[in-house]
Amino acid sequence: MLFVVDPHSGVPIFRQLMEQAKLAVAGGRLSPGDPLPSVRSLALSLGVNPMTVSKAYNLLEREGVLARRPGLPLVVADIAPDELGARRLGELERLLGPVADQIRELGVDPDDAVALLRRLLTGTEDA
Amino acid sequence: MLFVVDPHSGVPIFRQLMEQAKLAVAGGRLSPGDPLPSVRSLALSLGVNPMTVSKAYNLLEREGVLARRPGLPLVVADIAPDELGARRLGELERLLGPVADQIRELGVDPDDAVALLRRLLTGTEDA
DNA sequence: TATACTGTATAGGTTGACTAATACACCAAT
DNA sequence: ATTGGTGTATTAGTCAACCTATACAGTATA
Repeated sequence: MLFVVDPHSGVPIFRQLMEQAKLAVAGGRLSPGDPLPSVRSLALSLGVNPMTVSKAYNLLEREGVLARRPGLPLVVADIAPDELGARRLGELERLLGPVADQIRELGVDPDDAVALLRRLLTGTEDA
Repeated sequence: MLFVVDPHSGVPIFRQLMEQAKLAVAGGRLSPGDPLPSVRSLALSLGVNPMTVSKAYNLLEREGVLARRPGLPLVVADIAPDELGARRLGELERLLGPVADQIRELGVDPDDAVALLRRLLTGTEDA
């Protein structure tokens, strides 16, 4: 199953779906042209309302991640390879932006924060 | 005037107050032992409800920024800089852990991610 | 004790984000 | 044209965050 949601996580369901779709595309688990699960089937398997899935799909289409074909399933948008790299960087920035804000708010030394991230990414894998 | 709030900024008033108090402490404009404006006087000068100020003060006390003395004004907490730094690093690790997982999921080069975080932390700030 | 400060517990009102229910428009295939 | 599939506009309901009003508890000082 490509999508998993937790209704009690505090994160809106449609955002969880958008997040997972973006990561799947950026990470290569979904390629341009691949069809997505239909609104109804995905809603049924996740136990949520079809409109919630539709909202996520619609926003992803506006962001250029998905392509719409009226009356047919949505597919992953056709993206040039260089743009994929740029998109990956953009995704990374979207991840790190809010984190950087919080780090600044914490008043932590930037060098310490950067060193910690490097340790987490290259060092031992922790829970 | 140490505190200024904008009710229309979208940022909750009590968070604006917390932010400014933390920055004042970190920046040395408030030192350990210094008293804060009373809940009522600050609320009056800002045109907000006293409970809103009290909420900010209360949260700051829980975070260890302020110290409570029943019946008397709150003062800036007396905390060893080392302890404060350690506590912040702990919070930072909880913050960066899940982010590191997602970065790995993206398949981004760790060096790129680390470099981006450094740029975000040392570069320009946002509105 | 009276008074005038300090902060706060409790409850209610307002607002906005999120989700859901219904009915609809579109396309393909029979 | 009918059936079964796609996504969606509209409307209504739910829920949590935020701010506020009121009344209260503790402490210092005269």
